Amino acid sequence: MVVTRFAPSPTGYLHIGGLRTALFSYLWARKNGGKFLLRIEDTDKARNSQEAAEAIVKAFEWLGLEADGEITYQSQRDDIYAKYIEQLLSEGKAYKCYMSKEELAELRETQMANKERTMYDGRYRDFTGTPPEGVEPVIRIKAPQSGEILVKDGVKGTISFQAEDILDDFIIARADGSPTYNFVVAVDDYLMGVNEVIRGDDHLSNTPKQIVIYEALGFDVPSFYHVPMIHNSTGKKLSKRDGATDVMAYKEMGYTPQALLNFLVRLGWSHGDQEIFSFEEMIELFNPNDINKSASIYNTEKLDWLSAHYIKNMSNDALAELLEEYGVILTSHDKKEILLDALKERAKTLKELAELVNEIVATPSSYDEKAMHKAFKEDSVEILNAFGAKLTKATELHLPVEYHSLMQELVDEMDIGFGKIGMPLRVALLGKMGGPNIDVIMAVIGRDETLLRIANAITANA
RNA sequence: GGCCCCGUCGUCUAGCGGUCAGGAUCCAUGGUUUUCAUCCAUGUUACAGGAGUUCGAUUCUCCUCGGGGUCACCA
Repeated sequence: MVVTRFAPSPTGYLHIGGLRTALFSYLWARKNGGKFLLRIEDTDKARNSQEAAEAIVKAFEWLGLEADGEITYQSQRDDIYAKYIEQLLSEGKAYKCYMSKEELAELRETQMANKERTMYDGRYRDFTGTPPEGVEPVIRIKAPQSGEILVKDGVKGTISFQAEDILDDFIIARADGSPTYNFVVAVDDYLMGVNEVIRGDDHLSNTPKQIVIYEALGFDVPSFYHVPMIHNSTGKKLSKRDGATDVMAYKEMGYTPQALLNFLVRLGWSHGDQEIFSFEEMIELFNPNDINKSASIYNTEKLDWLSAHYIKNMSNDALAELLEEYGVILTSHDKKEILLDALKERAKTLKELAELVNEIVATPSSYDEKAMHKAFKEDSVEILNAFGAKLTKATELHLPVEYHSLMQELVDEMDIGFGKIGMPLRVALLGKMGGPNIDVIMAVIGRDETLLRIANAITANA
């Protein structure tokens, strides 16, 4: 069984990068009928917050990514870690180091002065004497001092590290007894049954250390997939300005989970030339072996296109329901179908769609000067009045076609071009140029409102 | 700086020794449209550089350059 996990540290909200690795992990587990686990890495009491952990769970809910089983909180597992530390100690695979922080800093400085690699010198590795007074020891693991450590990675291939290049006897438990990151990751992944680790490639250089721990503990080493980073437009790490915003901000901006997920799944992963993936297709087709090796740049052009695509292809009922989040209540509007059919092709986001709806539903309070100037010619008022008269007399006025034929009648009778009535009428109705077909607008707002807007525009023009 | 990873259109990517280097997005132009948008069509733009290996390299190897990651009693 494939067991994957997402293991954020709750120091902030969930951002796009984290979400993507979570999505990959989720997809891979689901595809294999396995499990997708969530673990909150909250061992750093100073920097973590409960709110952040809750925010992450909330974001998952919005996106429809559901984790299996209970959420694991590392902060509640101290005794478990202590047990394994103890085990390594008694097996002689780890030892207490009484070097003080000051001594460590000093060592580091001399190494730097000599242009040597900064590393612990192993002075307590085989220490048997009397420990110095007043120093709470840290626990260090006996790491291999030579040899090759192989990381078999499903996206990068096999990577070889030389122990002497990268390893020293690193700390697995601090002076206060709390375990460090690399240690708890290995222990938890093993205990949770995680056998396929999908994570950012910023963890690649941690992996040899974790392998050392797995092996010391006698645990099976999981498979690794290190997915490349997402960079901003300058090729640097994502910052709040570019992509590292809270995932929930995308909801506010009017993106649907579907669009966001489709966007992210194609960032670093591909399945031939396919661009559009339903959630089901993602699950069916995703394979971490197809993840790209190189970093990608965060750019929302595709997101916008995807978002527009999904909005265009969504049912009006579904749209009306989603629109409520953005303050537009259309669910029982009798012209909902006509309105949304006309509008959903011109919105990139739900938020935009909501604005578009409001623009039509609300009586214009002002008129774009340029549009007014361009649309209103000397005969416009006369034409508008004539149209108003037709409107008043008409018996059946419900559908756009009915309004349209009224306009057609008018231009035929007055022997004028369509633009003669279309332009000023459009400005009267919306206060500006652009927007959906005039007949659609009139059908949606109805005869009385149309008459009102025509009268308003004539007054404003005078 | 040490170690590690990466390098195909502006961007997301396909490619897995022989392709006019494909798709998408963006942009531009044209068409459809009473406007705008949609939609359709067309077009511009890429294998970082240099050595090898090979009959033949975008593809394999090495070097250079460039970018990134990581080197904590953070995660």
